[in-house]
Amino acid sequence: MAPVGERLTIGAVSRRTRVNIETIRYYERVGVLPRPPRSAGGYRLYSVTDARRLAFVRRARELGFSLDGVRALLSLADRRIGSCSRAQRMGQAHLDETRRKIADLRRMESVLARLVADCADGTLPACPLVETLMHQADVAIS
Amino acid sequence: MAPVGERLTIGAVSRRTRVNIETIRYYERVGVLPRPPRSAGGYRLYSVTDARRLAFVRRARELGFSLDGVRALLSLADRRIGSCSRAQRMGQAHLDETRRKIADLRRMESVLARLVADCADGTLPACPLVETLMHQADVAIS
DNA sequence: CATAGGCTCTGTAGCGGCTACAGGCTCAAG
DNA sequence: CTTGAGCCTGTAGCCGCTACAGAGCCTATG
Repeated sequence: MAPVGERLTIGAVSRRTRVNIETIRYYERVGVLPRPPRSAGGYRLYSVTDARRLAFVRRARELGFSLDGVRALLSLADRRIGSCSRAQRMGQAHLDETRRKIADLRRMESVLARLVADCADGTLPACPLVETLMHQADVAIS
Repeated sequence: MAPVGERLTIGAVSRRTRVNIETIRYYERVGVLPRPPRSAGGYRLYSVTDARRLAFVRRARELGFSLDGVRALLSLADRRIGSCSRAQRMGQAHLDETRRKIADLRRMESVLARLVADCADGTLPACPLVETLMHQADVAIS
């Protein structure tokens, strides 16, 4: 059985969560993680709960939430009551944003694919990619 | 007929290209655009060619090329000889990168969509979005 | 007990790609 | 000549890290 109140150094937390040590300290600086207690020599000492919180942050970041979004989600997770509909709204907004990004990238993709294919064709007098960028009207987003 | 050697202020170029004035000056600072000649009072005076170059930059940026990529494309466009296969390689690499980003975003999208839908369901005891972030194994990219 | 060397500490600066000032100068219209 | 729009430089900020430098801590070995 694990000892009660197990304390982890920042390196141990980093290995557990696969979050860079520098990033962990950065999260503390910008208020995403609380300041942990310190050893006599000044080392940060994390609890397993802290490590879980960091894993939460990592997963939210992997889903593309901004650090502001992560902060908001964390505070919802803390005062758990009534949090679900708010979390849902945040998730939906982020989902919409993600879909917009996908749509933008797809427009870029199709233009690029055409240009590259035209280049590969090799029968045109000038480079289609360069020519398009030189002379064509707006080509993608906005 | 337009006068030979027409000179445009930075504001005129900005309106033509829909590139922010500050951004134009930034591009000059980082070597994406050449330093234009100046009026007696120190105003930048651009040629129509300069404006076209800037439009080129804008379109390449809209396609997602980095400023380094833009610099490379510009130099290919300048010494036009033999540029096409190089431009094509750059375009292909960027296309690959764009497709990777799309794939990443799609993974995020599907996870998010599921979480949000579970929230909307409303029959689960705890908030599925929060619970997933709290406890689940890795969820998306990397 | 000393030392090596791995870990951690703080603070600062850099990345990309802008954007936003402040505080001053120029230029064209009336 | 005055007004006011436009332009100038230089600096600092945004996000989310990442990468140092130069110091101190902690433990395993000889």
